[in-house]
Amino acid sequence: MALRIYNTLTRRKEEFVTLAPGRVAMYVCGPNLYGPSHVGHAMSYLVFDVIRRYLEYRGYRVTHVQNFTDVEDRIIEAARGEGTTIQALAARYIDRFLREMDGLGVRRADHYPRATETIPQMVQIIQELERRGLAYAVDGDVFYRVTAFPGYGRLSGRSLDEMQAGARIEVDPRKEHPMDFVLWKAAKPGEPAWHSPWGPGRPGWHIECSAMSIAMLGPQLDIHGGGQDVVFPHHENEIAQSEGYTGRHPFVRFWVHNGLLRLTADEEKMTRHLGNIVSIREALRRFHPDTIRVFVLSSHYRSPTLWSPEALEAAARGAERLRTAVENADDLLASTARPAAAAAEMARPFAELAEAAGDGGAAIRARFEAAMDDDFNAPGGLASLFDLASAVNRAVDAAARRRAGLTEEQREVLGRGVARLRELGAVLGLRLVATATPAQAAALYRLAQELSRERPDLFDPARLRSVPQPAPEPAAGEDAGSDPGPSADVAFRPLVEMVAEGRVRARRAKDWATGDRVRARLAELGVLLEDTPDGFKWRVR
RNA sequence: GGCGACGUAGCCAAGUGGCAAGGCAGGGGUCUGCAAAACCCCCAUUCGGCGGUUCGAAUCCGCCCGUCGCCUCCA
Repeated sequence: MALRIYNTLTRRKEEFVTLAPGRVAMYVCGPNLYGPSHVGHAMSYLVFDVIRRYLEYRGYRVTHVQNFTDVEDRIIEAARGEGTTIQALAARYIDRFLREMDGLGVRRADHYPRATETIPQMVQIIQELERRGLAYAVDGDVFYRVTAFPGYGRLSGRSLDEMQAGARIEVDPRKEHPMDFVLWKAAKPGEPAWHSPWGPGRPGWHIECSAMSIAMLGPQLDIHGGGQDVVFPHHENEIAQSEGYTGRHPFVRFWVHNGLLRLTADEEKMTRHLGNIVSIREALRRFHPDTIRVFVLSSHYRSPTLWSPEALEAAARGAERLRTAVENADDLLASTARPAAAAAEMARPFAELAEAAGDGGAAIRARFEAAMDDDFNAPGGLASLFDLASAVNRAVDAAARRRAGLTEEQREVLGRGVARLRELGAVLGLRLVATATPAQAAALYRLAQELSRERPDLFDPARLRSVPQPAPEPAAGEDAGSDPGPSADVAFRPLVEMVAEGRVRARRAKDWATGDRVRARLAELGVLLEDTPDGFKWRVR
C-alpha cells in the first residue's frame, strides 16, 4: 500500500511521491530563540520526528533541516532586557533546545541553519525579487508586493480581498497593499544590523526560511512542516518568496501542519507570549520521555490536543504497559532455571504470538504500516503495538502459570515478538526502557541512608558508601540545572538493589511489616518492587 | 465579521457508506503472606441535536447547537 499524506495546500490526502526517487527533502520550522521552548513546540518536533522515522523505516533517505531563528524583534528585546547580545542569547537557547530534544528522543536534524548565517542568501533573494517587480524598497525597508504574485493566499485558502476586509491592525501607509509584508527592515539605532543594498538593516521573519531551505535543500522541497499557526502568514509568504525567486512551482510538494496544544480547556493554544506554557524542561522533569511521546501519539497529529494531567497519567500507564511487556519477556528469555515444557496450554498463545510477530497479512507489522501509511495515523499504529504487547504478555503468562521454561521454538517466537515490539516502538521513537529522573535518584539515596541508619543489620551502610552519590536534585525554578534529561541510571540501580536486598532479608525472617513498609516507601518514589517465585523484580514508573 | 477544522463510553482517542480499534479509569475472577505486574471476563444497540439521501450512515447532504484554529508575533 502506498503512503498517503494530507496536504494543507490541497486539503486532501495525496499519495506521497517524492521529487527524487527514494529521497525526501524535509524542512521543519524551528524555534525562535528568544526564550525556553514549551511542550507545544515539543509536540511539533515529536510529530516530525516520527514522520521522519517512519519515512526512513519505509526506505526513504531523508534530509531533515530545521532552522533556528536567531534574529528577530523578540530576541533583540530579550537580549536587551538581559543586557546581553542576541548571539549569546541564541547560543544559550540553542544549547538548551538541543539537550531538550535529546531528552525527548527527537533525532537530530541533518542541518540546523541559522538566520544570521544566511544573510547573504536572503539579500540575494530580495534583490532578485525586487528585480522581478515582486518587491519594492521604501526608506531602507523592503516589502513584498503580494498583488504581483498570482497564487497568494492559496495555502491558507483566502483571497486578498477577504484579508483586506478582515485586517485588524494599523497598516503601514508606505505599503502599496495592506497585506504586503516586510522582507528587510532598516535598522533602528542600537539594533543589530547587516550591510545591504538598502542600507544597514536586518531580515524580516519570513525570508529566512526561504533562504535557508533553498540553500540547504534546493528550490523545491518534498515536505515542509510546522504548526498550524504558521500556515498564515509565514508559510504563505514563504511560497510567495521562494517561487517568486526561483520561478519553480511548487516550492513544496507536501505542506504538513500539526494541530496545536492547549494547556486547559478554557484557554487558547499554549504560546509563550500568553505565558500559559509548560516548558519542555519541566515536562522532562516530571515525565518519562516515552510518556510524553505516547501522549502526543495518542491523538492524530492534525488534531488540537489538550495537555491535561489525566491524559498524561493515562499516557504514563500506557507507556508503562509497553515497557513492562518488554521487561517481563526479557526476564523470561534470560532465565534458564526452569525445565522447558511444551504444555498444551502454551501452544495457543505462542501460536498467536508467532502470527502477530510474523510478516503475514494478520501480523502487527501489516496493521502498523496500514495505519501509518494513512497520513501517519500514529494512534492506530500505537494501538497495534498494544495488541502485540498483549500477545507477548499472554505467552509469558502461559509459561508463568505452568512454571515452565521455554522450548527452543517458544524461545524463538517470544524473542521475535519482543524484537518486533522494540522495532516498531522505535519507529515511533519509543525507548521502552525505564529511566529514573535525577529527583528520583536523589530521593532514593536519602531513603537508603535512612534505612541503613535505622536497620544496619538489613541495609548495609558499607555498601551504601560504595555507591556513588547521585547529583543533587536541581532546584525548582526554570533555569536551575543544566541537564533536563533523565540521567540518573548509573547511581540508581545499585541503590535499588541495596534496598531491595535488605528487604529480602526482612521477608526471609517473616518480618512482613518492614518488607511492606520498604515497598511502600519505594513506591512513593516511583520504584515498584514485585515479588515473584524467582525473587524480586523492580521497575521505575 | 470572514475563512477553516472539529464534536465518538467516566476520561483520552481511532474509525469517513455495511453490524463501534486501542489506552486510562472502574467492576468481577486467577495468581500472591499481603501487594504489584500479567492473564481471563464485564464496561457505547450507539457516535452533539433535528431532518434528508440510501437496501444500509458515526461515516454523504441540509439546518441548528457547541468547541477550537487562522485572519496580528506564534510550533
